[in-house]
Amino acid sequence: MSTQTPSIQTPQAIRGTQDIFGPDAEAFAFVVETFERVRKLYRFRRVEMPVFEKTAVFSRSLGETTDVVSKEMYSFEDRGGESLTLRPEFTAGIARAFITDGWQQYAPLKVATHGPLFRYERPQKGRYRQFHQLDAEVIGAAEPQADVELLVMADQLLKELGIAEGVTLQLNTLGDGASRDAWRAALIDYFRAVKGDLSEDSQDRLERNPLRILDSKDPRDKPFTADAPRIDDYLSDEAKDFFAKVTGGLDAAGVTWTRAPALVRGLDYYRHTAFEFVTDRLGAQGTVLGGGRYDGLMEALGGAATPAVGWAAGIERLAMLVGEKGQKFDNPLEIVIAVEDDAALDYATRMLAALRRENFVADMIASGSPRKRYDKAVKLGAACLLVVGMQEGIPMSKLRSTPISPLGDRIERFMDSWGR
RNA sequence: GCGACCGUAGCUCAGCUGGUUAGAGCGCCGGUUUGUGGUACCGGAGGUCGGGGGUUCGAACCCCCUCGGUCGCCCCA
Repeated sequence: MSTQTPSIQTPQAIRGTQDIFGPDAEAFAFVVETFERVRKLYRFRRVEMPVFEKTAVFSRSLGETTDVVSKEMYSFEDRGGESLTLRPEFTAGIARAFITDGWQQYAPLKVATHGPLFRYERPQKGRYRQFHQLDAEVIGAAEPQADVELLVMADQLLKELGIAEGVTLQLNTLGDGASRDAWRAALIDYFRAVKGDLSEDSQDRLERNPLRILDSKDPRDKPFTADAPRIDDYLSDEAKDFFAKVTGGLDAAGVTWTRAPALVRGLDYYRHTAFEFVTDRLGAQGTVLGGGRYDGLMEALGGAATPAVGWAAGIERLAMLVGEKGQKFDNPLEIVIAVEDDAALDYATRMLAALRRENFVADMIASGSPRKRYDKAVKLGAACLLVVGMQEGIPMSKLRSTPISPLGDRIERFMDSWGR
């Protein structure tokens, strides 16, 4: 079988990339197809975005100090000396397009897309360097109804994928800019007082990203996180009202949710609503879909202030949950032709083409030892087996098994028109 | 970036305290049988034991480095 040239060594795949095949590939396709179907129900318009952008698109919108920008981006110079970056997320590029392509005229604009993203991270379960996401955004809508619509769509997507069980919607609000800043300051004061007793990670977070201390997994931090200042005490009346309308809308639409006061977003541009659909079935990578409102992003990119909400979902993680359900995606072989004599090959080829033109899922076995072709054909597990051979110098086909209708009827009709 | 475990045939794995030419099942290829819903038997191809270096009379096995995988931490979908 393998006659490799010893002097040439095959390059290996890049770490953290995947060659998706078989049931995994089918589950992946199922996730994308379901997303496409649901997105149309909600009238989200499909967009295709470039895989790379000028580096500034991401560094300005995500924040220079975030881990994603400072150490996880695939950035490089092109031949003109321009710094480019493979997209680590969708939102920044879509925001850029909204500004540079005049999409303001369509506001409020509902868009959806999906495709590969790149992050230089250590691969682990459900995390890759080239990974794939579904993405949905509503741009130019300040109303909480936009948040609600996005969440209801996400909820329906998970249900139609058949994986909603065991997945919970965790919901929080970060308040408006002023609320968020006040809360953040209070958290810093509170944790600074006990800094020495916090984990090393959290001591570090205190300066960089104090909100993150709240969902620290380190047991040393737990005693302090419980009594930490809560966002609710810092929300403006407007922010409270906004959040109440979001939760009210979810209740009206029949979407169950859980308040998660410690849920924060990693990226700087988030305001108000933050949410994650979380499962306990994927180990450490439990977030299956996440997002929130990012009213501050457009200005960070030099555009007019524009409210927006969005979410993204990891296709690999969704596909893993789908795969766990044991769903079968292979399209079953309806008819297989076993060619037991090479003299009848053209006859069989003509027949196979005719079958496929009649929309049969068909295949043919015509290689290897003629005597073993029948067994090979049987092993393919087709509903129907057709043996082709020579009889007195004339190619002949014999139907070896006829399945029950309606497939059997279709095959019978085909055989009659073929002339048996 | 940090930590733990793991890399033997296409796949799943065995290989004793380091000891001749590294094995099995499945799969693949061929032959015989059977002559019709996955038969049985026989034979065959296929392995730089992830890669490199070291220790040793001798390394798949011990040590170091490296590449990859898996699962955590960080971060994040």
